[in-house]
Amino acid sequence: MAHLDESLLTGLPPFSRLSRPQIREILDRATPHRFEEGAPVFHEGETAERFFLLLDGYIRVIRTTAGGEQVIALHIPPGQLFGIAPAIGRETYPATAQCAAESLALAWPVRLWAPFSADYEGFATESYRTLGARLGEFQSRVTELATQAVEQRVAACLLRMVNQSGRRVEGGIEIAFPITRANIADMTGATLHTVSRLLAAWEKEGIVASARRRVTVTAPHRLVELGGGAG
Amino acid sequence: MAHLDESLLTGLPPFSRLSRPQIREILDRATPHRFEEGAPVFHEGETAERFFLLLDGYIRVIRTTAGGEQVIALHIPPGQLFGIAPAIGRETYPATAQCAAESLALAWPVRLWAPFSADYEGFATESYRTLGARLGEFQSRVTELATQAVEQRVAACLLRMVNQSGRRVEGGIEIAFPITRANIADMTGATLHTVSRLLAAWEKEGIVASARRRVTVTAPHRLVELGGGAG
DNA sequence: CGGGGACGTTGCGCCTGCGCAAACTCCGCC
DNA sequence: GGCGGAGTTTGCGCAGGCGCAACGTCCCCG
Repeated sequence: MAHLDESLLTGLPPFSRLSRPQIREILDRATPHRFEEGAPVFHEGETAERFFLLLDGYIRVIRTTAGGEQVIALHIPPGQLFGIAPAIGRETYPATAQCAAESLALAWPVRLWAPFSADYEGFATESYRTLGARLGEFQSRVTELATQAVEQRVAACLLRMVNQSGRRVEGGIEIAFPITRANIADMTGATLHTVSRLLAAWEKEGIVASARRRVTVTAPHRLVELGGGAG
Repeated sequence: MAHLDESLLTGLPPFSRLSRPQIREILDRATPHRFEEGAPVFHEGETAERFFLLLDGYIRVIRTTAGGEQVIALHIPPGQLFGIAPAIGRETYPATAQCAAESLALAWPVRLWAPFSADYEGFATESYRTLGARLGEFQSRVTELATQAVEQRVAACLLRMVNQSGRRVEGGIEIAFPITRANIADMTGATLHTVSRLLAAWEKEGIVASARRRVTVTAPHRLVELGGGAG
């Protein structure tokens, strides 16, 4: 197995207060995994055997309804823990995780969660902070879905992704992972047709620029005006 | 100040593994509060100075949008902690808490959160389990709001409240706190008009029975059939 | 016991955005 | 270089449910 370099974890919030030897210990117990775009990491309802840290790439967290429709719950950017069922006293994963782009993650068996929390200063605190942020995001999305029109929801959705996973490029900020109209529809509870029309209209107005599976926001403030109260 | 009886906390999940003297310690540091129906406990954005345990009554957790509309995020039944911003590393409350019925709560200063977690076995675990349950509920609601029609959402909403806060009465299960059509509308992202029409129709079919601010579900299975995949 | 306010009901018209269908474009692979 | 599939665009028609408004009813409080 490859020897993992300590610099991988240094500076990441859950590990930022740890000493080098502590990070070494943690890395020595980790199993690295590489996933292709579209590959599932785990499925909703499965027994949670591992928790993960995303080193590179993007994870899409998905829930599937009884009717077969799917909803994208959130996207996880590099540096965050995911699949942290043990943190909330669950024994199964509450949703499906799938790679939005080719990804690299470290995995640990769930039984290490308790010792990690106990032994490593800041690990638990930061994990719960992440959890809190996700809770807040869901709350915002519930609010949006309940009160706002489709156009505003799509605007808010783009803003959220740009804020969380934006990459500066010339002419604007690009969402750093491949994303289709259908994906945006799954996030906002709209149809891909409506999303397509909205993006086309915004492109005409110079607010966004989009290519196949790529979206760049060129005038974020315009989206904010449209009612997208950032996430 | 009234002397609080230890039986108040015995058996509640966060305290179930504690000894009598430990419960005594915890109670001695608590401040009891009584709230009228409709009274606010804290407001969104306020600095979180206390966390609470609801002994009796019901709390409505509300978010208000920029446009002045409000959305009911969740209802908290007796026995649960709330206002637990410190648990997720927040310094302000993420939403407003208001009493859905006359309520009785204990409060502790947030600085006690860390020592409680460290000193009292099971306190942290159970709190995070509660948090996990709420996260899961939000996730379900996002899914519902994104994929289901108004009728199904209202059905799911009623089922959820009946499951979490139902009280057996003759002829069915009653939601244990006062609830108006407008409240249900705020939870489901519908208008009170639509909710009123739906309830009237269901009442004709014998699925629910409703009076002023009271809703009783008489045929839960019919609601499930309507597409309310319980929460 | 009477008044006022909160809560609930109902009707009607309109608009947003979904459903469906068909065609187009681009990318990757053979 | 050609083929196939994924992703995207566009048009058209329809309907669910919102917006508005007015009325009805019950409860609480003085």
